[in-house]
Amino acid sequence: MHAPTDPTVHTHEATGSAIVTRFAPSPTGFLHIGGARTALFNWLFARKAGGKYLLRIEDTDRERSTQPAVDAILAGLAWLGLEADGPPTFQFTRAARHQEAATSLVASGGAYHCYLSKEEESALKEEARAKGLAFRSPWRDPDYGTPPTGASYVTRLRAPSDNTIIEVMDKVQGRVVTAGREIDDFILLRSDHTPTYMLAVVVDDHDMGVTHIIRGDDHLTNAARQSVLIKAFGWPVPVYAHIPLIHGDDGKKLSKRHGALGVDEYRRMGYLPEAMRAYLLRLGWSKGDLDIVSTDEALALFDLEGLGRSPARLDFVKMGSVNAHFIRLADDTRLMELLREQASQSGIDLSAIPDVILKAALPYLKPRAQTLPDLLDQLQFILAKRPITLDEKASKALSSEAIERIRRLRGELSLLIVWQHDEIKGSLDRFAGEENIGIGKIGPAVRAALTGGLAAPDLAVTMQLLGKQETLGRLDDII
RNA sequence: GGCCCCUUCGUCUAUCGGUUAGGACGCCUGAUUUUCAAUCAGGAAAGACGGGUUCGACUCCCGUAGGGGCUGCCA
Repeated sequence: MHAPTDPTVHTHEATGSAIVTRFAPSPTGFLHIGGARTALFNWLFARKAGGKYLLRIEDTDRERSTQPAVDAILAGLAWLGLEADGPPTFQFTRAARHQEAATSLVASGGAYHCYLSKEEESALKEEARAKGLAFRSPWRDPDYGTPPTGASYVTRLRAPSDNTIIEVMDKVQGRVVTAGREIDDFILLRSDHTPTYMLAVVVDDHDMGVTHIIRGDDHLTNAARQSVLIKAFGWPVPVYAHIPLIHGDDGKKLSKRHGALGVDEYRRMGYLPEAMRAYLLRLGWSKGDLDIVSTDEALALFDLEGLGRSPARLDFVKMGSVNAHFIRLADDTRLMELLREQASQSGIDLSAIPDVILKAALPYLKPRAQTLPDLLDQLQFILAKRPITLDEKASKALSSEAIERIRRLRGELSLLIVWQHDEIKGSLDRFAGEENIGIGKIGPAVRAALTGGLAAPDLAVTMQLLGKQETLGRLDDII
């Protein structure tokens, strides 16, 4: 796993090597919307460049990592269609490699064993903080003393001297400089010799050949620490792009109340994965005036330059309109299947609607829906059982005069042989002509009789979808 | 406390020193109309604040305010 390293090469950008990105969530909870966006950016960037997008599960915290969380993350990514190139790496399985790396760093002087007790350590930390300095352990000095026999120790990075300038070139944030005095002697190996996050990311990113790291800007200051470690190993520093975190609609940190939900929740709410991708893409990335960008387009257009520097707020209203856009584009057969799934999940019985009717209805229903549940709502007029329950407005529309007209219209309709939209429409128009009225005079009443006030498409379409028998039956019920 | 990042219509954003500051969602008005919508035509709506630099700043610099992050034997 030890890749040969050219010491003259400092960043992957300079090498022009094939691009490798990664998404590295820790399995301590579901895959939330921010993580999904980070994964999307990494996926797009790698795929556009013909490189690789890898997945790594950062499970070095054994206390907080759970299998259900791993499953949720994997399921969420699969739903979003963000397949990794290769199986996920589980960080914990690489602990031996991390220990080996730390040991080599101790040998080369980049790290050291620290025998401070917890009490001594917190006292020194307090002291350093009061002075405005980063924590350094006295054990960094090789001549500090002889280690107490049998005492436990942690392995720490030997941070650079105070006046060293650590420079991180970030594709989003620009050049970020940190003084050496800001870098603490952070822990590489805990007293039980398990690796910490700081060590594990650096070693794994190197071993996995990661060239570009796109991640949340909560890691921006970590990038300085990590680059010190990377240089201590003599490895090339990856290209960084630290993207601002997503905020809630009040500009505050994203919380459950704001929609910091698992992506499975969005699925349950009836959003389409391609809509999620398009919405998430535009949260922090732009290209001129482009608004809704399909995944195919994004695969051709995505770049690091388009990443924004300020945090974006989650807006369910906009998300709804993006979803509406993709519902209109969605294939009817696929939509039908999704709808049946959605229905069974929310306890709605769609079995009364055969596939042919459902599929025929979709083109008329799609333009007025934002989510799958919206579509389900619009199917209610078909599901309604005779006799139809009339809401207040509907019963008002059914004056005695209107009912007389419906009686005559029913006669006309019953003569129709072909029960298709055009024929029904023709019959309706003919009837209006005969009665010497506009369709507006009879339409609301017919609609009321047919739907009881539920939303439904154009009358002729509604009748076609209901079928001749059901249509005439519903009319009979009010005559 | 220290250090770092951010700040254009309500929201997502364009602008990379010279624009009537553009687009999208939402909102308002009108048209259409057989329900709910959809659609079409208009409209209102922004450079956090204060200093500089410059012939000229949304754009560059400094400060203030607000928001966020790191400062863990969490990631």
